[in-house]
Amino acid sequence: MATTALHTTVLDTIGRRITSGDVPAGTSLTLESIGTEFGVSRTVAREVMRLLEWLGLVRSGRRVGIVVLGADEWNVLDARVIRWRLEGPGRDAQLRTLTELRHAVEPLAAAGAARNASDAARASLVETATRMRVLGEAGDLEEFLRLDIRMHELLLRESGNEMFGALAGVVAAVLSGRTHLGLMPASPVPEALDQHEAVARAVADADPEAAEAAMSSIVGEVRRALPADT
Amino acid sequence: MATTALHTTVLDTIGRRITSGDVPAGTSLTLESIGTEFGVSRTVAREVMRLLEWLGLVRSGRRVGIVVLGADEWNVLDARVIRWRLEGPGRDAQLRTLTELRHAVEPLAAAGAARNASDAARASLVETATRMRVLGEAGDLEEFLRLDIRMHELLLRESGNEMFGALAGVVAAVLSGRTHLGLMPASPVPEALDQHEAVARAVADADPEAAEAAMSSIVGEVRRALPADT
DNA sequence: GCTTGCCAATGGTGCTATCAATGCGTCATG
DNA sequence: CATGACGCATTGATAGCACCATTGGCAAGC
Repeated sequence: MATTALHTTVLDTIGRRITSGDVPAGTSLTLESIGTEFGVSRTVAREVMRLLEWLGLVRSGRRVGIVVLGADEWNVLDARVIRWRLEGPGRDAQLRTLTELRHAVEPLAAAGAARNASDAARASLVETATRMRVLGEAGDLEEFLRLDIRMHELLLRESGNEMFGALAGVVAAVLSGRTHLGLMPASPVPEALDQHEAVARAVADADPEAAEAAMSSIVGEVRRALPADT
Repeated sequence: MATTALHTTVLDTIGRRITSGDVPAGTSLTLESIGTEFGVSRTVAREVMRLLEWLGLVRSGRRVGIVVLGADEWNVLDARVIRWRLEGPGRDAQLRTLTELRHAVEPLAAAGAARNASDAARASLVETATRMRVLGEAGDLEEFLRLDIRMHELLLRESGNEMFGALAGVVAAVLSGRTHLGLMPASPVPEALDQHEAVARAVADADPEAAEAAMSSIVGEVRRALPADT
């Protein structure tokens, strides 16, 4: 975002290569090769490597070059890494682990929102849920997704816990990945719409238990709908 | 870690300044000023700024310089940011939100570990729990902390979900912060020791429900022991 | 007085050149 | 065959340059 287009291009390309397994762990690169391949100076290549190093994808050392690290060293909670991995192979496993994370976090966040959300947020949640029903029944998946993301993000950010709020990007990536990878039914199941409305109502009524239960049921359903978790 | 000492020094100093509120949002810096203050070249200052930008602490723009961002833009889940904030004012609020996150994640992770942990890990958990009792009753807080971290880290990493594993650093930072900030009793309460043993046993017995319940009770107790959450 | 548009100062962006530091491979030597 | 010293490749760090987007002020016109 804030970083320039130049950096992001190189970063995304190399990041995708590594996370996809295209460039396996142990491979070693040099600043020179990156520079020539992308037509950038060593300065830019170096800064990109710094970022990748920070993301745990590579380690750089003198004389050794830049060596690619294994998946267990990656900063898997990073939104960029998640996006890359959702685009590559292994996206099913990725969706499973992320959904499990949602299962842990979102119910508590919903309960928090029921306690702490601003009046404006509560109203916005109710409105979003009703519009979701309309669009869902109309089968407008793209717009539905936008609202879905908005709703979950609102709940996380208004939960009163910034740590939950910080996961909004992750949840957005998952939701977006789910529809864009064709894992959504042509039109959302009625139960999901009911539950979203239930969450919104519970938050509006300042009823933490009901909000937690409804959200838990939403994520639980998503989890069951995923490919079998071997 | 992997980044050099030079970078880390500058990064830590500026990071602490910003997260502590010492340098308020809206302040603008220049590469020049940072370079001269720390006696580093503009290149290094630039790379540090790239990192800080990525962490959401600053945004850099042409002509504008580098402007400090507000707390709502920070990457609060980042281990570095967490460490900085635990050292500064507002550590109580920080501990509260982090504990709530633990409350969401750790019980599920324990259940996962009961399903997926390797035999070696199960054995190691049981051994760690028993040694924790010994050291806890002896009042060796420092060594107790080491084992405590080890146990929680094992559970998270063996949960079968790398997302939980990625939070091990966060949990370690919290545990470490809790004892080093003097929020621990001189010797751990017996209930905590019991519950840790209960988790270890449940994982060893491959009993997810028991593991989840015991872990939930551990974190729940920690939560109650915190300063009132206004 | 207020708006519109232009201009110059500012400070990050990206490049090149250069030297220092440092590990890895190699080769000579015992 | 083992061991140690040397050379070389490659990152780390600095300096200085050209470039240009942004901003704030200034001036002209309505």
